Formats: sequence, structure tokens, C-alpha cells
Amino acid sequence: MPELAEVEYYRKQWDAGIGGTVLRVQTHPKVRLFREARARDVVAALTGRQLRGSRAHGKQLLMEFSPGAWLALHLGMTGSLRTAVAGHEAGPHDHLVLSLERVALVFTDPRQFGKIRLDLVEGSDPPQWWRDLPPQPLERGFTKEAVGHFLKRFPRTPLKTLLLDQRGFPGIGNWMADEICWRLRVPPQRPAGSLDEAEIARLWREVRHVCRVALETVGKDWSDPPSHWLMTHRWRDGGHCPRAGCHRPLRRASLRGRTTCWCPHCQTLA
DNA sequence: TCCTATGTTGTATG
DNA sequence: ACATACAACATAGG
Repeated sequence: MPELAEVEYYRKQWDAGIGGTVLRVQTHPKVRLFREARARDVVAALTGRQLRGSRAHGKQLLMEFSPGAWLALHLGMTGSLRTAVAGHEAGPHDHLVLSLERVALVFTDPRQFGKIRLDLVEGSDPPQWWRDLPPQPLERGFTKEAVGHFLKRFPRTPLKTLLLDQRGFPGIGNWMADEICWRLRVPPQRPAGSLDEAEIARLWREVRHVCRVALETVGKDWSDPPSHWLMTHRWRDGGHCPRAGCHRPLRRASLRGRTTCWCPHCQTLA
């Protein structure tokens, strides 16, 4: 499920454990989720450590434990974070459970497309790979120029597909990419290299707008984005374009392997 | 039974 | 080396 705003919502779920000490770590060591960090290393590294805080970057999460232990989580397609009562016993898809004094922090992921990574570093800075991540849409480094450059680097890739590329648009996922194309009135199939300067400027604005509003709704309290957004109409066949004065049927098709929804009437800028 | 699912990644091809 | 395209990963639900 998770894209930018859902990831941010899940991140905050574990805030309930900040300041607590990890008394017990439960894992499912054999599962795919531990393909990068061995479960026993995670257990050894986190037991007895204190949760200091967390940060998010796009779809990535980084939990800081003192001293110098950083637990990176990616939620994949079906991952989620929640809290449970202290003493919670791991269920079938609870692949990581950190039991603190007053609460248990649970990472659940049925499909296991998510990822767990552990970094033990000197000093108080996050690991280098985290500092090297590309600028997020709401950060200063995310400029019109950077967007234009990225589009020209992959000129034949459909715009919607390129919006899913985390190297250029960290945090954007399937529904946000469709939302952005819809707001731009550009068909999702349009080659990224065909956008002119004015369209790139509008794209930059819409990317940031969708991120900002998603964080203020879904990311804040899991509330729905505005009902006039495409997002709330795109899931099933038979949806209609929410744009005032349109309300024509939406179309759904697979684009580069991802379900894509658009309004053939509104999204005609070629 | 078959199809779909809000994500990445390895691999093949040009 | 780089851009492009797709299968694979594992599980649940309609």
C-alpha cells in the first residue's frame, strides 16, 4: 500500500516508543524480509538499545537507536507499522516486533516486498547512503531544473512511469503518479522527453502540490484526500472523472506493468 | 480457478 | 556505459 503519505503515517505510529528501551526482539528469521540484514544481527544490535527517533525519505524509513544503530525499513507493497500492547506475540506476518517497556512496535508485511537494513555507525549522523538520497519534492534541492534534466535523461519513458522512478521523484507511487498526470491534463503515456519548459514548470508545481496535500490528509491521520481528486475515483472500473464539468468515464489500462487510470477527455495535451 | 494488488530489482536487449 | 522493458518476488482477496 504505502507511498509517501502512508509511509509518513506509519512512521509516526512508532513514535509511541521514543525514549523506550528494547527489551525483546522477535523476528521470523527465514523469511525474505531478512535477505539484506540477518535477523540475528538485528536482534543483537537492537536489544537493550533506546529508540531515539525516526525520519522518512520518500518511501524509506530510518529508525535511530542509541548509540549508533540505524534500522532502515522499506514497506514494499503491503508493509505497515503499528503499535501493540507490551508483551505482544508476533503473528504470522509480524516479521519484526520490538517490545519496549510500555509498548510493542510491530512491522507487518504479508508479501515481504519490503526490506530491513541495519547500519552500525560511529558518531551521531545517519549512515552515508541515507545522506546521499536524492532531494524530495518538498525539499529545496528539488528544482524545476532538476525535474527537467531528469525528464530529458529518459526521454522515451512514459511520464507516468518516470514519475514512479524513486531516483527522480522519491515518494511518488502509483496513485500519486496518476493524480499528477490528471492534474497536468497530460496522458500518462506521453513520452517524458516531449514536455516543454512550461509543462515542466507545471509538473514541478503539481508534484509538490500532490505531495503536500497527501501529507496533510493521509499522512496526518489517514483521512481521505479531497473528494475532487482522481485518487478517490480510480480504483475500480466504472469510475468517473471528478473534474467539474466533465464526469465522463475514466479509463484503466496497464502501463509498463502498473495499473493506470486517466480521463481520456481531460488528459489530451500532447 | 483466475485475476488483481498503492513496489522494487535482476536481467536481457538494444 | 546507458536507456528501456519485463518477469520475478509472496500472499491475500475478489
